[in-house]
Amino acid sequence: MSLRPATRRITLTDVARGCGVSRATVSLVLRGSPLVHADTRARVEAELRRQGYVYHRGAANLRRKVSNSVALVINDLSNPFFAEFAAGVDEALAEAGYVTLLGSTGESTERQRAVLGSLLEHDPAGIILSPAEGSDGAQLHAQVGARTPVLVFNRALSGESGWDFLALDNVAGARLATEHLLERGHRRIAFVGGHRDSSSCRQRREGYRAALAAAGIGPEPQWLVECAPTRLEAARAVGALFVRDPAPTAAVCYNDAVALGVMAGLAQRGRHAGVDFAVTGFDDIPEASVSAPPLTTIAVDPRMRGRQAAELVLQRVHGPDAAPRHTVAPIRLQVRASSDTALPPGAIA
Amino acid sequence: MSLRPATRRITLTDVARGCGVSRATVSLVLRGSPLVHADTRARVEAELRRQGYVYHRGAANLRRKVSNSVALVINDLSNPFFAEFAAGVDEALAEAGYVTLLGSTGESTERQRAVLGSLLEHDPAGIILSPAEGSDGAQLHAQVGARTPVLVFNRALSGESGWDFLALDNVAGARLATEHLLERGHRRIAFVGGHRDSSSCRQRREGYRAALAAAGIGPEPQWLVECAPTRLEAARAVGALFVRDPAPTAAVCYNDAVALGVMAGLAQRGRHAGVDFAVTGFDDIPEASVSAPPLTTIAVDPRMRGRQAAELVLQRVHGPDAAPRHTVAPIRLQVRASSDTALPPGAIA
DNA sequence: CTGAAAGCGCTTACAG
DNA sequence: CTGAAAGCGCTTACAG
Repeated sequence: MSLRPATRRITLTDVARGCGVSRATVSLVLRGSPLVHADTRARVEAELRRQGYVYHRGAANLRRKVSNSVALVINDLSNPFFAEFAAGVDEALAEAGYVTLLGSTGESTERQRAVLGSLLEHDPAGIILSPAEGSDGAQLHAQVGARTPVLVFNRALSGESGWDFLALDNVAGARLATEHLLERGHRRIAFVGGHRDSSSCRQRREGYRAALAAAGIGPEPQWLVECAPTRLEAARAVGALFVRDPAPTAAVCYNDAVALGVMAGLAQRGRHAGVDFAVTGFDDIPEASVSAPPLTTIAVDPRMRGRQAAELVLQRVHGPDAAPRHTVAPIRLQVRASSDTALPPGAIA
Repeated sequence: MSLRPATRRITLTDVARGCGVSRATVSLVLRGSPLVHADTRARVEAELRRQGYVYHRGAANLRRKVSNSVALVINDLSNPFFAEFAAGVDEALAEAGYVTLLGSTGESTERQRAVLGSLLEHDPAGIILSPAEGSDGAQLHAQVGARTPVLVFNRALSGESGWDFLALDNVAGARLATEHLLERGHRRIAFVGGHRDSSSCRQRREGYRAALAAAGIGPEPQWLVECAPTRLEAARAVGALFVRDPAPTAAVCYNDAVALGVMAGLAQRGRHAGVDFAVTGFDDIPEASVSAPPLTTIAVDPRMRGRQAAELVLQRVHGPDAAPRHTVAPIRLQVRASSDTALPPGAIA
């Protein structure tokens, strides 16, 4: 807690006294009321500047029983995807006159609980929650209560929370990526990365399977490779693709980190994405456009998702109560060199 | 502003009434005072839980004239370096019982002004400011005033602000990188990237010159290549290194983005970093460890810098007034393959 | 058009 | 050990 009373804060009372009006009048000037005479207004405004008055929004909010903050709880700020998302949220909230209370949880449900508790004490008008892995919807709902609207982003909560949800279209994204590889002539396509029990992994696998099924292909068990969604784990997992002949000629990856790891793992085996193996990612992180080779991926535009999340939660803040809404954000395929293949047609089929 | 009064907020008064004590007693229980009888405490705590009471820290802070928030103003949250920094700040602030008010400026001094104004109204105990390019120290100081301690991070403000400053050790970093190349046998070493008038570029060039000077080398003018600190511009600038014979055999780059661009530019000319040319970067962005080849660079550990920034600003918040402090964060050389060279000794000397 | 008064949710001397 | 009262900085009916 701040001590440092050093120099006393300038308040409405100081300003009122300084130009011989009541606090009420100064307050009306601050809030731009048309009730105040132009001359009075000018005098007050001069005095506000002269004394260097700073509005105390906390006090005003307390009196008015409103809040102009929104809590943003992020599972992994060091992931560029969520950092961009946070930037978009903050941008849109600022435009709407709200301030962002940040909390990062580092994927720990314990820290999430602590962070939420602390942020709730600051009376946020709403909460944007990108949940830590393994978050329990019922527990979170009990903690937050019914007074504060929550928008869940990206990851479905286990159990029921009754909150709005902004999801990426995981199914459509993985389907697009798989269809793209099928169009390039690939028939043996792996799906690499993610944890089977995470909702986003399940959905992406579902899109992958759907695209294969539409092409009359049933995936071989060894085409489904599970691993943590990190570069390092993915690079290690590449070996699993080549244990049996015929091996896959392409891989749909859970996300860009996995795809980059897969490309590195391929290189260690003398293979090259975009040349003798095709790879796609998911997210379109900044790095995807400049990797070697550049990565074909599913672009989700995290900054726009952030803006969208801000708008959705503010609608709830201002709007009427209604049934929870499930919004699916658009995605698009970004084609780059990693899915090029220079194999002779025979080699692929 | 939030409307949505829906369900009334539970206050101290409700809890006090609910268990037949005064508000003062409930307040004492909340703050863990030893004055309250154990039985009373138990009764009050049960009632707090029963009613689902949520502490209103804003009201408490108003009354106590303290603040438990710190404003974090970031120039570019979509840069992983700053995102990591923000994560570190938030982590350390949360541990210290503070909440982070986030503002991102997107490198716009106008937005920075607006963002700061809005955050100041929330009475932050301190401010951590990673300034937008071209920020004017005097203007910022006038806006913030003397009541709120500010820690400036990463980029010196033009003019004088009288604020604490946490800087990366640019001079030492560039010196380390240059010495590393000298040890590898290189004598003709370029410095690529950055704008001459930016303070960080000046400092990095200074470290580069110092290392060369200590080895008895005066850099040729054409070894100093200026360009925007982006991958694309750096790739374009590579040609300038080879206009005259003998050309440099190595380059110290302004940052990792430049270094990655230089490596791409070299590849376009049939040269290869780590094989027939040595390259170093600065920052150790996540990509540096997985580029082809992996990049030798100066690691600055942005998350630790964030923690450090949080500690510095909290010291100011709690501590006595004192002269502004200039802290230089440690850096370290991270050696990877991009600075390997397989040239025969003759080719280098 | 302006001012006196009450009150937002909390804390903290001060009595008892 | 507990309660009544004042006050943090603001806003908003309500009189005038």
